[in-house]
Amino acid sequence: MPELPEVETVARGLQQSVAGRRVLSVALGKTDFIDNPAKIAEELPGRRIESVRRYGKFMLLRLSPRADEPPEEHKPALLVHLGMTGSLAPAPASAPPLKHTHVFLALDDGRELRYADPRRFGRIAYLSEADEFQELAAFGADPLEIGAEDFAPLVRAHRARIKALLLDQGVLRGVGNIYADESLWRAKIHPARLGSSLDRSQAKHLHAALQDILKKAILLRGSSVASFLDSEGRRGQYQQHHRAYGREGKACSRCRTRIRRAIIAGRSSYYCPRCQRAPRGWRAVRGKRKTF
DNA sequence: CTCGATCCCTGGACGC
DNA sequence: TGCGTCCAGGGATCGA
Repeated sequence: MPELPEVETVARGLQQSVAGRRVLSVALGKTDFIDNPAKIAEELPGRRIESVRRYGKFMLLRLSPRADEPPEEHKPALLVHLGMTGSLAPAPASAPPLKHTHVFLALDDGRELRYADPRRFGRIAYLSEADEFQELAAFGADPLEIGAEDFAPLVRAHRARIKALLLDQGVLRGVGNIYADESLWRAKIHPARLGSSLDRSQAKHLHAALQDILKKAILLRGSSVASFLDSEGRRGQYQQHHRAYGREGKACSRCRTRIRRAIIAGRSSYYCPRCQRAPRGWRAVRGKRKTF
């Protein structure tokens, strides 16, 4: 499940492997996850992919102006969200595509940039500069860029559960379920705590934990749970460092208490019931399934 | 403002 | 071997 570190890994890989290439043609399969498929097919051919950058859990492929457009004014972008199961990677045009490949961008070097997504929870959109400005404005701070001095007041300003805040892309862009749980475990904060209930020191700890964990995960090319592979088809390694996520019933590596799972903010949340003290009055709605 | 519920979608795990 | 069911969860949406 691609979150910030996984998307960063893919974006860096594509920056190396496809930046500078020109798109020759577009072929589409199922398009129900594409904003305006006809526009993609019409606008992309002839444009060069100038760069590939991450924005939250999105990738932005910066596109060159076409020959008939004024060079300075027109810098559109292809927005790509991998959803839960998306992958974006180049392949030789002759290679058999993965199942569920729905977008083929023929490149000027004989390869294709292909988007595959079995569940089609992803999203692809062609954005003019104005569209892009509007789209991106809806998102919160990048968790790696925000400083502790801004992070603490930000989370303390909301009454929502801290887990919900971390997952809210309008507050912070790029954090998903895995890294939210891992950060909360590291900072010893229960996921059901309200943001406004954290004191400055706890908020500061959470900020440090979040940044450390995201940076380490990027170094290890993300977490491969389910089927995440980067743009070179490699698995990430950070899943080997998970302390909470996916570890229901296993010993907390700090205190040996069994990690618990509960549904918080609508998501499976893993935490240590001893290290991460539940807020007063909170009663775990235990996740069903497997007693383990 | 914040919440939970529901939907989207397919593959994989699991129980029988 | 197969079949049904549950579950994964990012995001949109809707009603409470």
